[in-house]
Amino acid sequence: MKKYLNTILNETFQKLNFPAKEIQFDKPKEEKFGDISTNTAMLLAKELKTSPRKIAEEIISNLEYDKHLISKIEIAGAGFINFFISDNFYKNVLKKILESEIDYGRLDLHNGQTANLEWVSANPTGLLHAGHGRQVALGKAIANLLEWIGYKVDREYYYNDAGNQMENLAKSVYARYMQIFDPDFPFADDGYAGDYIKQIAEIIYNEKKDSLKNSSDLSYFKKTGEQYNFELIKKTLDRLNVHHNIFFNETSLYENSTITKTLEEFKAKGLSYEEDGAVWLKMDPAEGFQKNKVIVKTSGEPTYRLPDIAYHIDKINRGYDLIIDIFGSDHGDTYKEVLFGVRSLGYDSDKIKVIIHQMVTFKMGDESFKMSKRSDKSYHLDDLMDDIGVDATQFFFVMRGANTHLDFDIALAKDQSEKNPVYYLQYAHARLCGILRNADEHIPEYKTADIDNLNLELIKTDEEIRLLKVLSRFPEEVLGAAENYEPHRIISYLNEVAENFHRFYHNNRVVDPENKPLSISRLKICTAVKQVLKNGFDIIGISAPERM
RNA sequence: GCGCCCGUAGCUCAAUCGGAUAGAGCAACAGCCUUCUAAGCUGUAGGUUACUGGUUCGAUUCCAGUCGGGCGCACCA
Repeated sequence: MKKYLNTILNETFQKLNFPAKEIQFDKPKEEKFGDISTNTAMLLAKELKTSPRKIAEEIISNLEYDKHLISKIEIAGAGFINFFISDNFYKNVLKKILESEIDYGRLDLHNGQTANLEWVSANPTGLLHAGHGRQVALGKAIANLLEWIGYKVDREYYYNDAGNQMENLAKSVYARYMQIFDPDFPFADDGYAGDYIKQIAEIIYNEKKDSLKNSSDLSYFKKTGEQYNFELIKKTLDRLNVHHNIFFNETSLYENSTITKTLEEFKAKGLSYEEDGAVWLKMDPAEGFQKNKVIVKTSGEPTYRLPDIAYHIDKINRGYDLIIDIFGSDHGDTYKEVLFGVRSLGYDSDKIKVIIHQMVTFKMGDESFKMSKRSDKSYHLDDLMDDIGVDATQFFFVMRGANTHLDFDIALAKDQSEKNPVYYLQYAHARLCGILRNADEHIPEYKTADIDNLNLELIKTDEEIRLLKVLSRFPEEVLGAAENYEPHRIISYLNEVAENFHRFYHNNRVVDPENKPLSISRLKICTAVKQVLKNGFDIIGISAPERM
């Protein structure tokens, strides 16, 4: 529809010798302002030095349009041009939805292109805590959105099984193992205190008994801990139906000498230098960097920056059209250094998009608590799912924009689980299923009724038309959410769908054996609403219950 | 101190590239079940968009400053 308006407006512009402009369309907030509006007359006013309303009038009087599609055009306010779309247009959307089914809303905009989304990427030093949930849920929905606009998406998990964190894990497991023989064996202050470490130690004890006592090589402890933790992490992700198809181990960058090559490139291009026994990366103050950064320590080991830069170059070399990283705000500065490194070596960092989400504060009533992995009283993502349910977890994390702080009162979510906003949407779906079950009994012929021969004249009530109007917007809502990586827009939209459906349901009897043609028409609308809800649920990653 | 993000109804949050009377849910108040699911519907109340100035036809949105909060500021990741 917008495409059509764009075409006829541009034709009119040519006729009037107006400068060619990219025309913006908006959905007016109020119904009385029509279905689509444009501010183009106001933008032209400056260049043409005439009043916006005058320009708008001139445009309208010269505009040639299809009266079957557009029922009315008005000028309002400071010079908005408001288009009223005819009901017939919306009635035909019904056919479109019923024909497209699970594909309604899918766009082939990026067909043939590939995207890589990397997220979660927690090192296997312990379970995912509840705070990770935001990123897990967000990434899951964004990956779905990208697929809905045509990308072939790789879901990637980057981890590091070398490094200090993993050494610490090994030491922690070792200490717990040693405590089996000697309860006084010292446990480091900064070790991982959770009970799971003791369980890993017991597994090792059961297998190896005392044969590893007082050993100096902790690699077995590390390996066992890593496997144990990764199993648990994957199990947690599995509950949320998150499945990465690539697990990228940082160590592989060392093994195939990618890191060495990257370092050589920096040196060869004079972008790094040696000082105090370390290798430093020259950072550009013009880009806001305050000081140079170490990429290789005095010990000869790289800092995280070098492998991270090499890793991103690797992703670029894999040929993706779009590369997305999701980080918490605690990594808000470091990614800029990494992108700077990538760019300075001449790689196109523009195709790398970084999504930063703010932290989550969890409260249990009035008591707030920290998500430290080192504390033995961590609140894990699994605990959260146990407490409020998998769907509510996914929904709650995705229903807000990523760039705002999130206060999460678990006690509230627990106590009022029946009033959780997720139920409003799911209830609409369950209710629709109930209606269709009822129809199966009384008017089974609705299922086989031919879509092309539907009597659209029977669609008359305000509730029906408004519902169809909302349904017609689904594809553009998907596009907007996907292009901005903002799944919460889908939830706002689905709320609108559910709201309009509930109102429709309240005022329009659907299954009426006395009036089968009308019933069939309304049952088709219900089928379409159910389909849109289902498709939306699939994107945000929650289930579509048939009964509640 | 410096950098990034944020400040919207009692609470948690929306508001599309700068658009029209700033919207939802929860909490509060008043109604609606003999009828396809009342986890629903209808209505009422609730706001100087932290504050001050600027840019313009028009600002929650952009700019500057002030106040307040979160996160960073390692030869940890």
